[in-house]
Amino acid sequence: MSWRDLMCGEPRPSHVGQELTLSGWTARRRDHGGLVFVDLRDHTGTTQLVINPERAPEAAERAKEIRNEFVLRARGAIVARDPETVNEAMPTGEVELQVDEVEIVSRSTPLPFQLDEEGVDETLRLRYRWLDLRRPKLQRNLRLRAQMVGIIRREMQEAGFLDIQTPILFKPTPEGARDFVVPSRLHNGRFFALPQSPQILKQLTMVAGFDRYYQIAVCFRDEDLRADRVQEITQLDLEMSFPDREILFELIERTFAAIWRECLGVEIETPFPRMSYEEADRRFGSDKPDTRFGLELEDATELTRGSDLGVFANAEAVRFLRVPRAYSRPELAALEEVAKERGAKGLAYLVQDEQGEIRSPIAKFLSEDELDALQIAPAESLLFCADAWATTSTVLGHLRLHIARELGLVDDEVFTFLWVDAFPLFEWDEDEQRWNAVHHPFTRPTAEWQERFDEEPAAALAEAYDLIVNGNELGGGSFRIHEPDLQARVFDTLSLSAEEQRSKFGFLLDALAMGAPPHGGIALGIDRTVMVLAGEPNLRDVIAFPKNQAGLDPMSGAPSEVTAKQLDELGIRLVEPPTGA
RNA sequence: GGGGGCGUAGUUCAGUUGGUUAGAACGCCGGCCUGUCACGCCGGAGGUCGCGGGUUCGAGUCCCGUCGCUCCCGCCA
Repeated sequence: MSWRDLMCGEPRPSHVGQELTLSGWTARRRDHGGLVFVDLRDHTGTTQLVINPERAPEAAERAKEIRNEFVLRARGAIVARDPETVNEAMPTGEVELQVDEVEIVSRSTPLPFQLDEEGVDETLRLRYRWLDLRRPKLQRNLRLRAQMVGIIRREMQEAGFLDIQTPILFKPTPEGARDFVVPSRLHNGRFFALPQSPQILKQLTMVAGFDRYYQIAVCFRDEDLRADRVQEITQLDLEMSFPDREILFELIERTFAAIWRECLGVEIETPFPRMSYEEADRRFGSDKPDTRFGLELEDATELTRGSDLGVFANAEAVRFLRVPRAYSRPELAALEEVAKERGAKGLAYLVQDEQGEIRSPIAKFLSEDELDALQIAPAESLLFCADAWATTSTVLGHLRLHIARELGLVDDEVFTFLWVDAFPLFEWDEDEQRWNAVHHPFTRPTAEWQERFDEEPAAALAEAYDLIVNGNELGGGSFRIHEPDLQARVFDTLSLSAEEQRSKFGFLLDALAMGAPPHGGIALGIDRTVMVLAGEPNLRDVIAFPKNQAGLDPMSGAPSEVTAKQLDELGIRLVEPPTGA
């Protein structure tokens, strides 16, 4: 008999009478002593097998041995169920396979956890990932991911983008994230790094005349992990020569519209709205605002400039959230905790209850005019943060998200995409006492800043943009510097010495000096996008074989020790014996 | 590097004020059962209460330390 004539999710009344074979995993066995029922599962679904000892005595004998997750091959006839035994909860519930022969193809030891069990410890799940991945949710997530990558490749190809693979072993870049470092046997004492991004290489494909490049690229960053952050990420990396923002944005919008349409059956509106960094920060206290709801930040800095309340009068910024709810004192205390986690010194409030009564520790410091200007309504709370502007953004931006979730203002069925642009070019690094690139050092200043960005680094704007959906940053990009002298000036501003520029980026400067076309592009996180697409809060649940939060693989035990011989060949001596092995 | 939470059977959890032999469900093993679909019924096995120390007549429970996992802050050009 063949392995399978139908998938387990496929049998329907139209198949009744057909003799065929199904293969799959045992989701459940119900042994009635005589009759035995087996739910046979593959990724398409489940079909009930009925094994009747009168019809198939040999199969019935064998069926006693069947346990969960045994792999079976069953042959028989698809039959209609009696009306009273139809299972309406199953797509295949009107029929079943009346078994003539059953073969136990593979057995399973007792399972470390049941597949239908919720809340199983993640380490255990990762250790037995091959089992965990059989769960319908993870099957769906990874299939969604593959479907999405397929759509991306199709759209890229149709738009004339060329898939070019760039090396995994490349040059360490001490700026930015920590590198994963790879020793070299042929060149002891020298090291490769795994790429944090193919950024420079893709720019070189532009200099090489490839015009439109893309790659589904794996990128590595040796930083601490989070629920939404892993050390090896996959991104759609693309670049175009003679770039045009409208063409680029339109391509990305078309691609994402296709993904949402084909994967979720959801029509998303294009073009996506655009917003400057300044506006996003001012209205939402974030450079990746969730625009599914309002609850925007308001500014009372000028209003309270002459206030009797010192912290208000003297703060660089006084901003507040207007929440349509008269918060109680314990609720306000809880919100203050949230604010303090993000660096607020406290959370001042002004609450007006349903009767119009004002409750506030600061009201007595405010004049009638000041109170009137705030226009507080009944059953409303104003939550204030008075601090440096950046702190008020962080605090109120996070408080806004917290409150929106609490009050149920967030609609999970809605997807609001957004371009944020006009980012600052540089940011001041307090620790290092120098300027850092906000995006990366190859980002070009906007046209109006090209002449004088180095005179006023704090104010200079970048030709950069991020793609946001529902408050998640899917990725970002920029138009790059293609002029060697402009690139050198940016490096100068970043306090890179001439020698460092040469040793680290000499090859890039050389390339830019040999006929580099204007170019720009974008990098978008594949893992992040699947997360949003699948409504999945944990990045590890959209990755087939992820590491845990400590960056270890509970399944294989990686990273692991290497032999003394390997170390010897690499010219490496350990300072201390390995820990935790 | 820092903070929060968790750690009891294979799994998910309960475990009172510190008090007899640490329980339940699922899973596992054995038996019964011909229309179940989370099948049902009867019986059974299974525990270094993460680890170490302390307090106590007595510790799963209280204290100290430590390890692991997880969430967050830092970090992530």
